Amino acid sequence: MTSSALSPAHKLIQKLESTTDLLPEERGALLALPMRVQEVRADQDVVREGDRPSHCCLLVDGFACRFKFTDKGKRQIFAFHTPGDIPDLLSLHLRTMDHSLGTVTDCTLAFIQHDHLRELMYQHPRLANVFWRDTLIDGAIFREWMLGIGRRSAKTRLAHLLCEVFMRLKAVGLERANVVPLPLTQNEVGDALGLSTVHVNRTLQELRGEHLLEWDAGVLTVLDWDRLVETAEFDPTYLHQH
Amino acid sequence: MTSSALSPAHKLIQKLESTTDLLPEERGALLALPMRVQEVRADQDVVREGDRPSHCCLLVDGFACRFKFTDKGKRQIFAFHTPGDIPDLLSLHLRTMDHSLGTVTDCTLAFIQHDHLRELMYQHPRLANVFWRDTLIDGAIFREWMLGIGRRSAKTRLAHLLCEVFMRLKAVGLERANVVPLPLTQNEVGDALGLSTVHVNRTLQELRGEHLLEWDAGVLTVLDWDRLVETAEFDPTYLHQH
DNA sequence: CGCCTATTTGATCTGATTCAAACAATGTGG
DNA sequence: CCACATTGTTTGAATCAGATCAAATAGGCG
Repeated sequence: MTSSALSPAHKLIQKLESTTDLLPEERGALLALPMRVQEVRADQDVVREGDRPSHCCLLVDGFACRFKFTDKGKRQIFAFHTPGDIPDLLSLHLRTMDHSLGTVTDCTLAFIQHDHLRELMYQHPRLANVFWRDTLIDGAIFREWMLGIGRRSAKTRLAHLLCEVFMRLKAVGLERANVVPLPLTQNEVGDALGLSTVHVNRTLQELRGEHLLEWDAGVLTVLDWDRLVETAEFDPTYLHQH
Repeated sequence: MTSSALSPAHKLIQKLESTTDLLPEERGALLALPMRVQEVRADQDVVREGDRPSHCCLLVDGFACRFKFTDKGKRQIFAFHTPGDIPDLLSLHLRTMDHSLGTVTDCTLAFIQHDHLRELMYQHPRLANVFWRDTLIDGAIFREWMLGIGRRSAKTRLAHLLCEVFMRLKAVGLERANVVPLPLTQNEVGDALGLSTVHVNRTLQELRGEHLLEWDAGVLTVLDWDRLVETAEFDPTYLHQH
């Protein structure tokens, strides 16, 4: 559980301000957004491929992921989501979900009606651009993962994922002394990297063996950021934080 | 060459209308958009990783692709673009390019100032949503490619790419009797699928051997769409055409 | 304690890569 | 119009990164 005292809307604001600036009135409008908060247990689907949602879902606490299955039953995870994210913001403009959103851990979610989001953006056109930008960063991360899955070795790929998650968690204030919560199973990491669980395990042992990181009980500790970045070929430009 | 008599703006309109409806005044505003048309030879970079463009680029004629290199010099192609696309629309909200855009064939490009696009969207908020939606479909295609590269066999992956390109070209009127222009090298296809050129070649021979398609001299002929779709596990939902 | 889930280890197999070379098609300059 | 350079396709053989299969171990929890 990645608990915190912030309200749902505050989490969203913090996340958005990790990549853009907001005006006071925009912050106010976000705080006034009606939301229905709900707790969801781990490993539950929140939105499914084929659904036609009329609301989006703000992740307040916990970890979530988006994924899709092959006809042959193999899963690819497209993204891991952390507090402050709206993982299914795209449903605002894409009628039918082409993939699913599920919880990784127990989560607190806040559902926001499409209508309310549309009204918000109508009143605050700059916010529309902020959200658009957010979905573009989402896409930038897809590209980076694609590059990794298609062209990088297992070791580089895994190191890269860990660098990315670390930076993103840091940006929303979930890092403390090179430690971040990372409650993923090796199986989930494999589904994200296009690797088998077994191979994730062995690759992880390499990274541990080189004293780049520790990762136990859902907690990731970065021991040597510079060398981790190096073996990951990690350049954070694509995260478009500023 | 995928020539045609349509003006740059008409190409754009046709493309947008393959996935949404436009109002007459929106069509008019698009036609009034100032553009600087330019011819570019094959294999040239149009926008490079690290650039901070002040204009976007409408592909009027020819094929283009977006890509990025690994530190070890391996290329991953993220997308192929066909006439009517604005491949770098994302530069409107992402200051720094995190990947490159290049021509595959000789191309006709039409450059549009960011300022003009912003003004257009300010005057026609619905168009902003249309363009946003377009970048979301871009992202949906990334996800599908990721699923393929991460979890599908070479054969399925290649068949899937060909299905996708075929449908997209059809949507912008470039298909005739199951034939579409496809002026890609096997090397480029490999860089898109995360495969070596050699393996693309052998896989292609399988598809040809099963009489699913022909592909010569930059022309793709689909011989058996249904069986191609089947071996590709192709479900076009993710293209969000309607 | 016993159950369930996640991690780890070992052995074997395979889809795809790599390297190397032949072949085909197209274009270019003399 | 031919020699030859260039780029793309095809073929063969050897190799390897990572998958698969199977089983042991470890941790948490009711």
